[in-house]
Amino acid sequence: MARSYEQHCGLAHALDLVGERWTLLIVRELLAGPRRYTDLADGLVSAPSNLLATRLREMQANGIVVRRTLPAPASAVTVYELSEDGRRLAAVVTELTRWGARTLTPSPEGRPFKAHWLVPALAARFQPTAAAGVSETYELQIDGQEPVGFYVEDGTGEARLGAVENPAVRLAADLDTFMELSSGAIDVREALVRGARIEGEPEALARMSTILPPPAR
Amino acid sequence: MARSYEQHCGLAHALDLVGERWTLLIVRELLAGPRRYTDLADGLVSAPSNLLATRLREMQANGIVVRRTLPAPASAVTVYELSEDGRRLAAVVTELTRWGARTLTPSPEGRPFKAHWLVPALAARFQPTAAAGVSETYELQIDGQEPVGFYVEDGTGEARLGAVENPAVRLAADLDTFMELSSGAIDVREALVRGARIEGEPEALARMSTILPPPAR
DNA sequence: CCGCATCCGATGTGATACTG
DNA sequence: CAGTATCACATCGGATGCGG
Repeated sequence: MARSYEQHCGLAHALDLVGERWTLLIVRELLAGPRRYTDLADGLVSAPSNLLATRLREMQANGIVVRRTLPAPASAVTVYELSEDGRRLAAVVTELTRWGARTLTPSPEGRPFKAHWLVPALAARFQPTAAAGVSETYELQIDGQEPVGFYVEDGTGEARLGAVENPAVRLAADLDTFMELSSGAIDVREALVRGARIEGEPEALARMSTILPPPAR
Repeated sequence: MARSYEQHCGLAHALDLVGERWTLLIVRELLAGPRRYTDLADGLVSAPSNLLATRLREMQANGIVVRRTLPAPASAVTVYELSEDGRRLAAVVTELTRWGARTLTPSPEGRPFKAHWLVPALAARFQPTAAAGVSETYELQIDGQEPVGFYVEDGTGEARLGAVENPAVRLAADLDTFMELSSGAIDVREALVRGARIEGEPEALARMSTILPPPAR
């Protein structure tokens, strides 16, 4: 199968399993929930089809991914999802995302962005201490893509794809505006001028800024 | 320079910087302190020399590693060390190590082990809650290599290379014995039979087992 | 020795095309 | 939709060389 570092070291062994190109990005995709092959290809944007197939095979062999055929009424679709061991990679993805986000330039022109990438991105921003005693939900919609909810419940927080019923804050904006608003580079007034739509009380928006701050520089 | 995923995503950007082969293992080496080129080559065991040189150049260009020439009295040696941004990767390495250690088989025949790999390995084992109110130090020496100290101070913990002055526990053993002792597969009596040397009070050893437990299965 | 650079065969990657 | 097949090319790994 794949090559190995052949070292008795937890890090080396982890990289033997998920260190090859595209593997952790596939994990990122699956952290948003089960996905079918073409959805994965779409979310990975530029991954060659043969590599995706190869990686999915390896990840199944390594017990990270499970392939399942949904017994749908109409047509049977096959989806991939993380195994329990694969889900444990969430902490790894969070730390890498946190580290990378610090030096991620605001928006280098034309780089694609997908809404479900917010799932690990928001997890990386989450500040548990700021969330103590707070229980509410925020909804973010970027570039008109599928909305993402962030559910705060007294010190814990979780991001999930999909619209939220009665969010404390509902924010819709393009990527640049969202990034600059959350970093404090622009204020709410300026964001609205740029076409953002913001619902909810100012206090809730302030809490959200504290609970999901941008990466510290 | 190197290739990029070209995605507006913290994880993808992090992998653009540290996702290539050997890069995170070089970070592991440097987490134990500044090291010279040949020490790195030795600690990486099987990394090709040209790849090491290439990676070190890339990591300098990316601001992860700093190359410094020590103005030594006798001969000027050049060492590599982590920049501040590079040191922030400690959390990433810890999470990957923790994840990988869970499925790292006890000792697949003949795989090399280096004492300084314990620095991230112990950080991955560390349980802050168990360390609350405890302030003491443990010294581990595996396979007769350089000893490693783990310094606990009321809820915080840190591993550093080198012998410890007055440790609460001093443990010397071969790798297998250490792994099986810490996992509970064998007891102290059996470890001693296998040639381990253990100093310190039983209570301190018990605390160490709680503060630095093996990865949960 | 230390700190790399060069060479070369094996392997992995990426773009495109194609099939059940 | 869910992958295979093909192929040019980049990277990797192992060995070796080489000046300071």
